[in-house]
Amino acid sequence: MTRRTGKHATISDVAQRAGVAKSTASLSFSAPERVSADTLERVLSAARAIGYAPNAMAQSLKSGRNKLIGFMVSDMRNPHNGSILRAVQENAAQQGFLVITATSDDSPDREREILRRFQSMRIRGAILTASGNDAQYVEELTSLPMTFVTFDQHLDGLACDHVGLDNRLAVRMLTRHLLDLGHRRIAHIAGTPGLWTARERLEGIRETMSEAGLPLPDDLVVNGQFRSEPSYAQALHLLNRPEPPTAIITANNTSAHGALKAVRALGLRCPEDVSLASVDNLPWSDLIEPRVTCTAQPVSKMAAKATGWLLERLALPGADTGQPPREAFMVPELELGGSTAPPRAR
Amino acid sequence: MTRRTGKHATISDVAQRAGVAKSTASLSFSAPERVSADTLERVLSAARAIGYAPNAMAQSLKSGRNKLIGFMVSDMRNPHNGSILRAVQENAAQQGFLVITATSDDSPDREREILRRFQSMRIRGAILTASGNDAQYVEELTSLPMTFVTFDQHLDGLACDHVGLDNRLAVRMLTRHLLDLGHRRIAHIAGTPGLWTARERLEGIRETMSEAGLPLPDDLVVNGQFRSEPSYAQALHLLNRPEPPTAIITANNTSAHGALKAVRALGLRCPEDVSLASVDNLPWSDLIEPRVTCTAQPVSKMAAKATGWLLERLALPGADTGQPPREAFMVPELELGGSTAPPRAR
DNA sequence: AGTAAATATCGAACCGGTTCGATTGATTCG
DNA sequence: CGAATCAATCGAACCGGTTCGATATTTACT
Repeated sequence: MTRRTGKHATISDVAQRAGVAKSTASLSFSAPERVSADTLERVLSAARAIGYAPNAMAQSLKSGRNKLIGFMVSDMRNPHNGSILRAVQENAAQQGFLVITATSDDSPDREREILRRFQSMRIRGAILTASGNDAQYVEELTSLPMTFVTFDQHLDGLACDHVGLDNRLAVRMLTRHLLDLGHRRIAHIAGTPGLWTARERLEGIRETMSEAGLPLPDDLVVNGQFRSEPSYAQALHLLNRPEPPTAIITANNTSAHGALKAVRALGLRCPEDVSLASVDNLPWSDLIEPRVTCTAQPVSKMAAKATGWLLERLALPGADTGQPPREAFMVPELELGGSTAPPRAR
Repeated sequence: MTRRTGKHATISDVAQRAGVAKSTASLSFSAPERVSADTLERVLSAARAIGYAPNAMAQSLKSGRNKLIGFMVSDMRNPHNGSILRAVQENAAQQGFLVITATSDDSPDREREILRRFQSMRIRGAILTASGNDAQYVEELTSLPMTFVTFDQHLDGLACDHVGLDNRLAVRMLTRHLLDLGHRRIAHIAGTPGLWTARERLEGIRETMSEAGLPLPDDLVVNGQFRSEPSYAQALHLLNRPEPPTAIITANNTSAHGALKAVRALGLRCPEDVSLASVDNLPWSDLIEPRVTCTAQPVSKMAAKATGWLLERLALPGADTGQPPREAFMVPELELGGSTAPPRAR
């Protein structure tokens, strides 16, 4: 009867029960080959009998390293992030790591607080989707004794690995697709200014338009803040113009959500009245009519790479120094939906 | 210049810099009133100067308790769980706790492995959406020196707090709604057999039908496993019957997803040909035509209650014993959508 | 047989905090 | 003035592991 009284068995308990010194008991787990077969057997069965599980905090205290990684993200409700987290957890688990997650809700203060806690917990590495981007923010991160891998949001000036989408390529695919269909007046509901992905996606569109000899007028670029409500409002404005765009590219899935709602609210039809294309999949997009043309991210692969890189660095003796920062800009997949079609003849 | 060399400042560093014993430095943080104003000032400024953050693992080792809670869930991709996690994190953070998340993917083996790691990490409490339900499973959980709060899935025989939906009420609302519309032949795409929510939801429907003097024939109850693909397949079967149901109630949002896809795949219209109602919201349901009538869970409130109860128990001196288990069955909200209408006259 | 090398085990120190009893110096009071 | 009280600080032990040098026992070799 392995009855528990709330207390945990310690290695001393195991040692005592097996009649050996605690150092020997310790060796039995960490280097079984250094212990006689007989002793090993006694220790292991003693451990089993009292339900011994090593105290990871004690181990970490001694070794200075633990099996925890941090995962900080701005919004856990976006299923995109749920998918990432899932893949991160899976890859971490394979190497015996647990994942501490935290949501910043886009608040730099909260983010600071979270990082402070991470530091206290002696988390040596974290994957983060940053919500800031100024020099001071980067400076703060640099000063922390922690190895980061940035995900999605690249941080200029931070010497750490980065895994993200090839954002320019993603919007280029969307833009080219719309241009090929015959669109000339394309609007963009952009992401939060200052954030890297927002900038890259905007620039990618501008680039592609420019190569085609077309302008991307300033008044057709609006700020949807990567959120649904602002994007809804901005889409309303765009579509109510005397000369509305014939197509809209949204910066991410929540923006697309807002834009599509606006199209419907105005009684317009998509794609007949306006085409819609977006970076990122919409959750359960196969039920949404029309299905929105988008560039999908290889989320699992990206999360696996980010986790792999992070754990690789954590395994190195001299922390993360030595190896230069690596960058992976993954190739998105264009998923054509019914939301894009040639513009209506005027 | 607070330059970091990768190493962490310790309380001894602080003490040395402030010219006091490390016990005094410790007191300065834990009981500032027991230290002279002058000393306090010196210690605090020394701490600030070298960027001291207490080593939580050392603190935990000594005190036997840490500021971590576990959160184990079967699938992190369902945004429903993302919302829960977000709320749990927020409530935990308010009391200085971090959340370790893990995904079981419905595998009992993985779940066991996760709990083992939790135990090693000396996590004293966890919120869990269990994926098992047999006696052995419950026995295993009971034997762990950990306080649980079950979420969604109630576990019979496990003496712990539970927060979940009033499942019977939820399906009663849906069933009554359909009955009031005139439906008589109602099918149910049920959840994984053995799971509590699946059973409760099924029984709730049976109950309500029975009160109305109507049968719920066995062949109209199928197993959708709480997943989209099986639900899709089962819905196809149901609707291809010679005498198809005029309405379907699905056990959760992913099931509704599959069912709605099936309706479309068959070229049927919802609600004209068949009505659809579901427990749980569909993500971005406002874009899905027709909007599925459902019972929405007060997710934030539920997560807040679960976290509150857990932390409350963890704060008690004698672990969780003493207070009897509590149960909260929250009242869902019926959200009417376009997916339900009176049955077509035959 | 005698010594060297290999094997198995042990004891003690250490990781970075907290806590408690002891010590010191200042203050109060009979 | 000397004893008792109190405030401030200190040193040492402890939490549960790991690790390393020391010790005891066995095996190998000349």
